[in-house]
Amino acid sequence: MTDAGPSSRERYRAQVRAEIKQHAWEQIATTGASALSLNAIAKQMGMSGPALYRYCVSRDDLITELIRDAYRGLADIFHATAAEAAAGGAAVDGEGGGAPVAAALAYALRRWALEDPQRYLLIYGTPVPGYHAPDDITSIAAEIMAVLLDACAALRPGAPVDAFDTHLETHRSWAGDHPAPAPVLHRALTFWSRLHGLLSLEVAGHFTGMAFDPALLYAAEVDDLLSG
Amino acid sequence: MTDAGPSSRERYRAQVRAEIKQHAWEQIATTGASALSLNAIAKQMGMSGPALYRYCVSRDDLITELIRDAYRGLADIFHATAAEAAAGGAAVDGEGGGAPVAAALAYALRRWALEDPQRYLLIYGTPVPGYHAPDDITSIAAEIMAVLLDACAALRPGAPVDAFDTHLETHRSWAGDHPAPAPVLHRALTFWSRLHGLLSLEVAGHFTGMAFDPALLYAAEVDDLLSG
DNA sequence: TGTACATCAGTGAACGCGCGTTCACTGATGTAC
DNA sequence: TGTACATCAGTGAACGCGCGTTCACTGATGTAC
Repeated sequence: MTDAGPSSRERYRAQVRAEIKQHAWEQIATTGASALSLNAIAKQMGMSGPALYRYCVSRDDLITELIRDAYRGLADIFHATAAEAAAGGAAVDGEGGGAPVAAALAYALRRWALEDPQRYLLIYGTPVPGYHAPDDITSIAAEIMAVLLDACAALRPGAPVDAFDTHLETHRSWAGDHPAPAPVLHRALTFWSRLHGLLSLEVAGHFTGMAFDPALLYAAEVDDLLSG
Repeated sequence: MTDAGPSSRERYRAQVRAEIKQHAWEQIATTGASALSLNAIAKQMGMSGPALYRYCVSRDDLITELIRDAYRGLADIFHATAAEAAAGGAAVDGEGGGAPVAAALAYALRRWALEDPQRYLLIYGTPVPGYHAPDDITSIAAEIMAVLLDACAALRPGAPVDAFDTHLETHRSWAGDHPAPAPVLHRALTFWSRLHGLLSLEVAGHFTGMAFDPALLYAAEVDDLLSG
């Protein structure tokens, strides 16, 4: 007798697990990750607190899973965006066909960050002191970096080689076995940190009260990154 | 009879208040701001919890005061650094005489951020959802921005005027009555966000495990900001 | 198809914890005559 | 200088809260003969 897929109990479990995560995300979106409470989630679902322990190992474990999902989601978006942009890219909103993959990634990143600011902050915001991400999460982060490295390698060369490029020649283990030369690695780091600087300030509300449009500042920074 | 300064009771109060803040900072440095607890501070000081209410209005009030002190401290450092660098600047470590004020500010910022990462994150990290800083704190932030604007105005002009510069012409209220032209405002924003991007990634530990030296990446970014 | 059994989702009570905060009170310190 | 009084720092008990987590138990659901 062949296995006819998951049993109904298994399907039910998966569904409840998904519902727990959904409520967890809603809670994170409103009160931030540090205030995430299993009891509160249970209450929202109309269950008693202990019931969640059928589905969660612990609160910390749930948070780790949310972090993993966030990384996974961003990595998937990066892969998809890179594929689309490489295949033509006319569909990328606001960017004409032929725009570099790097630009498409930059705007995809911003869309993803603003879609759920607390999700962005869960990954890139203030870390819980003492928390250390498990290896599989680190490797998803590396996956994201790899996509970015590919995109940066496809850009035409920018500034001349500097001291940090030279330093990177001998300190590039974090890039795994990616074949990009040091200036490309440098550019990917710059790309990442500049965009993160803007997004984290925006998402943390440091631009509110300032009258300008953050989207335009972001666009200016992206342009600079592509040509610099 | 002229008032011979604060009474001994007043001096005592000021001293205890300072001690409370000191323990608060220590606690923030180790467990982060969200875990700051009045009871824990009291215990560290060998007092009972309620005793602190002689000196603090509430926990939230204490946190606000710490945020204010952090901003104040950074603003003071910015003022001092700008004055020193303008007066000669040979004393600024690692920078030869005549280096632009902006560079001195950049390195002062990094020193300040790394000196107490959690203090940096208290200001620039993930905000407590719903928290809104009182006006006097906003105005210290504006003070910091003003020093940065002065420094950017003193740099030789960089890239040609772009779309965001034009946008800033009509969206510059946040710069108060600072006389700098729009491209200078743009540059100050870029300065701020790029350095913040690097510092927040470094401080949040996103560079640990990557083999390169964050100080060199920071220096490269500062160089680019000065010449770009 | 029907019955017996095993599995397992969910409950309510309980434990121990730490939190912010209030209150009535004690005892030391500074002040005024 | 000495005494009477007012000020005020600090205490311990208490309140109410919510948290994560465990445990023994009930009752529904799926499974095997």
